[in-house]
Amino acid sequence: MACVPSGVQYDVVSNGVDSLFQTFREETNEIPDDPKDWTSQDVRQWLRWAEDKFNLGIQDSSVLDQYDGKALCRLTKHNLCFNTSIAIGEILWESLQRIFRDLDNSSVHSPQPQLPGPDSSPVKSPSGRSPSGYKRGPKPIERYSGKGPIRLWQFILELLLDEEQTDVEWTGQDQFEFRLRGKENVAKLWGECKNKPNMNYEKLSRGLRFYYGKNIICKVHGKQYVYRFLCDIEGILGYDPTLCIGENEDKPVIKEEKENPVRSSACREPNSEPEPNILPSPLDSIISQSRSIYSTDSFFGDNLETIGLKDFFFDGMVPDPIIVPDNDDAFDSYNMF
DNA sequence: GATGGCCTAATTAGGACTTCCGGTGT
DNA sequence: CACACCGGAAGTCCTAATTAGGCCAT
Repeated sequence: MACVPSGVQYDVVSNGVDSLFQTFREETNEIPDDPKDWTSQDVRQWLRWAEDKFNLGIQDSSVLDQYDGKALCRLTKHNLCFNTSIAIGEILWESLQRIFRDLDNSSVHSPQPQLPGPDSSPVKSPSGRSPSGYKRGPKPIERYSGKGPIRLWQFILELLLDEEQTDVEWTGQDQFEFRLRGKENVAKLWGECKNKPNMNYEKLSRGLRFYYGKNIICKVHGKQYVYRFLCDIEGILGYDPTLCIGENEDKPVIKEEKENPVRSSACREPNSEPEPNILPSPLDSIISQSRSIYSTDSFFGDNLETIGLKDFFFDGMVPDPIIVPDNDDAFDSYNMF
């Protein structure tokens, strides 16, 4: 299935923020130049400025309100998106980058916005050092990259999105309902994937049953080999893959882009050329889901740890209002995830 | 020599299955 | 009766976290 989510130009956000930012210093001249020196009040003022300029819809009770400058500087772009939304995070990130550029009076060495991933690092000052000066900081976000164990539900989702295979298919009858047409073949593939040559459908289905209690997948009663994803697949992928059934050449409707063009841009690598005709790996989008889980009344609710998503983002992403340098305790309270 | 920082290896804990099996429903 | 499906229990594999020990600089 040739589902082709179209990208939104990253530089639209970047340029927009950049031009509007010219008013920031004029309107908030009492805020220290260096964000790491900001108090939580300064951070709130910055947020209000951004709210006014971009009509972001940041809630008054935004978790970012609790951050001081040091905490803010420790955030990655993904953290910002995570604590707000993709669109808001993108804009706030750009705003922060602009502040650093101004601080250094040079755009050459300014850090480039980055998507979360193994190479992600906290916001850095133009000097390349962490602006907070901390040796420690949030661990880079772990993003599925083909290394490490893949989960069964991820494996099935990959198969569903692989137009070459026919062993698993969307039924099209209910949302994210799928049928294991070639159950033994799927099991064989799964066994190959996990180096378990004795894998069969009976064992694979046992693995699927473990997902019942975790609200990841459920069985469709009365239909043989038919299961249904309970998780927000549309949220994970950024589009509804089932809309592509029988419409191989049609582009899927991208929910986020339809609602907010800027928001979807974060699903792509910033500064990269548009990548038409490339279907994003569903695993690449798991980070996006982790964001929505916290920022919305997601289906998963607070049951995040049960579905394995914790593997794809780091503990420190969760708001960390009280920052104590070189103190692990600030993160420990979130390790429960 | 004492101390602290850094690195590495060993150990431990926990998650995600895998395997087996007895039971139920169709 | 056959098969799909369910879920308990024990085991395996893997990863991450923790701990211990060695080395080096101050």
